[in-house]
Order: sequence, then structure tokens, then C-alpha cells
Amino acid sequence: MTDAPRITIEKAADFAGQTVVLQGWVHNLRKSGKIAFPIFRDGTGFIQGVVVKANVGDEIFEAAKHLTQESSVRVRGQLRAEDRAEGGYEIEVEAIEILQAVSAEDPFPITPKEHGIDFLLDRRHLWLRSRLQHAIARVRHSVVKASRDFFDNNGFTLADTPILTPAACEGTTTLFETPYFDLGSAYLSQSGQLYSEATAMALGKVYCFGPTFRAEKSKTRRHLTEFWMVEPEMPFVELDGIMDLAEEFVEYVVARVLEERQQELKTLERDTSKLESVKRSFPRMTYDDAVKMLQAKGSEIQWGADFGNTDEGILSEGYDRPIMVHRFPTEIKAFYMRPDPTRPEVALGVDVIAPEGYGELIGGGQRIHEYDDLVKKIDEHGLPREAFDWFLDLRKYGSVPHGGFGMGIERCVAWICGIEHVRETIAFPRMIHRVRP
RNA sequence: UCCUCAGUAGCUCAAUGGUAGAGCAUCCGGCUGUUAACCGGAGGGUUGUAGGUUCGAGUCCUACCUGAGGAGCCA
Repeated sequence: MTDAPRITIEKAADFAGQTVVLQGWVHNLRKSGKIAFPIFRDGTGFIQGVVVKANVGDEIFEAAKHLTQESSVRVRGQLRAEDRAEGGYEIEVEAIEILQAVSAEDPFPITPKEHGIDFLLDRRHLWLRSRLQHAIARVRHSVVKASRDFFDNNGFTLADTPILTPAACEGTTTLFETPYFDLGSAYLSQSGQLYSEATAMALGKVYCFGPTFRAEKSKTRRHLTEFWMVEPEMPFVELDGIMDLAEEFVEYVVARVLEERQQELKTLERDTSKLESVKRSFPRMTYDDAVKMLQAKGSEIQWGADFGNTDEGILSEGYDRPIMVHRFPTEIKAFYMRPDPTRPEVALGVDVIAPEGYGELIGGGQRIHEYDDLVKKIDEHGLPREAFDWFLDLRKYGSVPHGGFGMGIERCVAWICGIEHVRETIAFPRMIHRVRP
């Protein structure tokens, strides 16, 4: 279609005044007798087209009037700044080539009006084309890219960990099981952490970034059965160093999204002032103090219990940035978490709790690096020692203080976007009642 | 696993136990600056499934199915 430059909508401003070619889809169409306004989208954004009957002639105008939603098209026209158009630019259409016309008898199911969540999730493969879903996906991209850049630029080496893992270290109820040749069963990984402890002893500071799986029967807005985690692990570090890294990381990720995704955050109607205040240092409080504060604010919580969702909400109230709660009761934490040497009833772990009630963003801490202590914990938790022989080796051959954390990408994206439910932060969410499309 | 709520047109929802309806979407017509455009008209129904009560059930009862929200659970 001519030799005019093929452009993307996000770069439209660079081509104002020029004749260009745009390839994309028809998002919506408003029309009157002699003028039509198709909205095009091309994956990078949305732009209004203008088709004037007097300029294009009857044939092209008639074709434009009958464009159906989501038909794929190639459009030639002049790009120009226009205050009346959303986004500030529009394309004066001269020619339209319809690549595939959506049939009127079987129209695109997701109309510009309201739909229920069940309907939309059944059509997730099409729902992704909607404005809000597009914006969320692009924020997610920035969160992922920023996470990688942060660790890459701070001396971490990417060392991804296996998804198929042996034996159940935590009991099989929350693990997805799959047959594995002649070796019995394998399980989908819930976390790369144990393996990252091994790679950290080989490579220094490392991180892994991949999907994790939990067969929990959770039905809440914060849970998926398949979600992505980024998990750094460092040798020669103690709890304070881990907390320093966590706050620097979160600050960086939020700043990058603010830098790259203003348009998307606007589409999402996100109050960005709530993100601009996410700066170091984050408030740090002990679990002891957190429990006292919760009790003072009316929570039923007793020392020794884990926080419920409402507790996390109460804790984050009154703070304009994430808070870090550390030194949880050893009892409720994982077997590998290092007890505080000065107070063994609490462990050197930290949770980073997001503002605005979004709950736990990061969980991490310092690991037990002493062989005898780790064996004792494995026995106390009733875990099979032989399953952890390789993990125990790490404490036999040059053990050092070490630790790290994991951040759930979906919870982070939900918080930054200000949306209700994590299911919209991943292209194809997996939940207890849904495994398609 | 438990609690609560929902299931009616393609979608979102109405409908005192008494003729199943509206908006949007689709089609036809009108409109030269629309912003989820607007105005007029048309077509479109096994009321989730199976029983039951009743002269009569979308509505009441029972069971089941599906989904949502929450709790529990979530190194």
C-alpha cells in the first residue's frame, strides 16, 4: 500500500503532517451520514481515524461505515495533531485495505459495554485486546524488565532454577504432581530458592525468575495457582542487607514504571501520587511491635500467629510506602529460616507489605548456614533428611551467611496498576476453577 | 472443606405466584466533529439441570451443576 512509512501508534507524534500507513484492528466505530470516526489499535496504542465522505468518495466511505469491531486493516492517511481526538492525534483516512472482515453474523463478543467476569475470563484470548487489559500488560512488561535490569545492573547473575523438582519437601497437598518416566513423580516448583542457595555459592549474587506453582485451594483476589516470582539470593549477607536490597529494588521498579508507563497508568486511572511516594527508606518494624500495633487497632491477633489479610491491611494503613516487618516467630516460618541468635524464638525473616491493602509483596530472610542447626530443623519439621542431602552439602563445603527474597510479579503489578484482582495481571491466569483458555 | 451471593435474549440486567421486558450488540434508515456518540425501526427466549408444590412457577420447595466474593489454607 504505497511507499508511505509504516508507523506504530505510540510513535504517531513523530509523523505529524506526514502521510503514513498504519496496520492494526478496528477497535470501535462512530459514524454519521457523511463522516465516520473509526478507532484503530495496533498493539502499541489507540488512535482515532477520520473518514470524510466528501474527501474519499462513496466507495471508501461506504466500506468505512461497515467496518466491524476487530476487523484487521491496513490504513493510509495523513497524521495530524488534533485536540478533539483522544490522545491528541488522529489520522485522516485516504484508503482502507481490509485484511479480514469480522462477520456481522458472528461479531466480536466483547463489546464496549459491561461484561461479567466469567464471560470475560472464558474469552481471555480476546479480552486481552481491551484498553485496560492492554495497559496492564504493558505495565507488567515494565515491571519484569525493571526487575531484570535492577539485578543485572547490581552484580547479580541470572541462574534459573528447575520447574520440575523431586520429592515433596513440604508435603504434597500444595504441589502439582506429574508422572516422571521410571522415577515415579515429579512436582512443579513452588519456589526456586533452595536451588538459588546452591547457585549463589557458585556465582555469588544470583537471581532466578520464573513461573511457580501452588495447588492451594485459595479463592481470593490475591491468589493464582501459577504465578511468576523473581528471587535474588546473596552470599555473605545478613538480614539488614536483605532488607536494604528489598527496598532499593521496590523503589527502582516503581520509579521505572512511572517513567515508562504514564499513558497506561492514566488509562487505568491510577493515582500516581501514591506511587511517587514510594521512596526509601521504608518503615521497618519488628513482628513484636506489629502485633502490639494490631492489637491496639482492634485485631484479635495473638503473638505467635501469622497475619491474616485484614491484619496486613491494618498494618499498612497510615503509611504512604511499603513497610517491612521482620523477626517473625520461628514456629510459623520455614525450616530453613535462621533463628535470631540473640532470641531463637524469632527468625530472621522479613515481609514487605504493600500500601493500600495490597498485602504481602515480598517474603524473604536469612537462611540457616550451620549444618547441625539445619539438620535439627529438618528433623523437627518431620522432613526426610535424605531428600535434603544436596541442600545440606551446601553447609558442609564452605558455608557462609546468606539469604534473599522472592517477589510475586502479579501482586506487584496489581498494586502498581491499582486493580482489584491479580487475575488481570497475567495474560492467561490459572486459578482453582479455571485452566482454559 | 466451610459461609454468602448469583445463574432470564449474544452481553448487562428487570419482571407482587397470573401475557417474559429494557439498554447495549447485530441488521435497516437518519445525521459533517463524534468521545462507551445520538435518534427511529426490525429480528432475537428450552428463564443452569432434574424433580416437586400449585388451577397456574422465571418467581415457592428439594437435590445437583456452574461461577463469583470471603474464610481456612498460602516455607
